[in-house]
Amino acid sequence: MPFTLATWNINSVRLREGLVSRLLSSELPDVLCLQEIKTPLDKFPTEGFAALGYRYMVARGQKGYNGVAILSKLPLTDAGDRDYAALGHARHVAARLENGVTIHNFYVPAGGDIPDRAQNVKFGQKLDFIAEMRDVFHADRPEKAILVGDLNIAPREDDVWNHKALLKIVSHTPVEVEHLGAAQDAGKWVDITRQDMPEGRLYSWWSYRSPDWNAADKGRRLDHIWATPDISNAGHGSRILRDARGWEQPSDHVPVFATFDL
DNA sequence: ATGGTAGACCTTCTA
Repeated sequence: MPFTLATWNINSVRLREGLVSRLLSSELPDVLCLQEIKTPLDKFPTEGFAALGYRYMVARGQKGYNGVAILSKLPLTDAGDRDYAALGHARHVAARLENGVTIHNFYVPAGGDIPDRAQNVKFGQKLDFIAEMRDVFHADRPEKAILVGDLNIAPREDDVWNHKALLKIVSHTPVEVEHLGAAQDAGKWVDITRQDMPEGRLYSWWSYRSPDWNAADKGRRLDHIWATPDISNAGHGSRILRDARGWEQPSDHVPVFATFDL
């Protein structure tokens, strides 16, 4: 049974409940993974999404910051979470579908502005978070798994608007790309978006600070969909909903989609 | 090299 999955950093699910409903109504993904819900779960707007058929949710929330949720039309069970880098933040949650597939939803720390852990503790925390992902994948050897989320790293030259200009900008520095690559290798994760669209520039985020985001098009691909090799061949139909960046009062990220025939 | 915008929340932190 094929299912379509989407991932979206929503930057406050309470402020943008209407945008999430618009996406669910128009695109009909079976599963939607959200990051930066920025709310405790007792204030999460579950009723509106349930009315659209998304009756299942596995989530972790906190007040004001971070928070991840997996909304689904298909039955889900909670598969736990991990406090990566011991930050005490709600940045990871996992859920299991009835077909045995495990979905990991990640919100990797942005890492601050200065790409040096001696001057910027947030950058060190970001590297530590990703190093722990590597260690966990090495120990656990994930199978039948999908990993999605805002990984806050654009790994390839064609994942950013200007590779050379961004080499010292957090999200595209060589040390971050190296860390993310080690985590990906440790779990043998296949980048499904690039499996489907191997050529050309792809972006999922455009800064709020850049005026005229569409014409300037200074984007980065920070949001990812990965799968383990045992199911990677089932992945297809990837796309990035660039239009969502132009919706009224948008998130700075747009939804990324993939379908799995499983 | 700098500053630019957005969201949550209690005045500043985070992105």
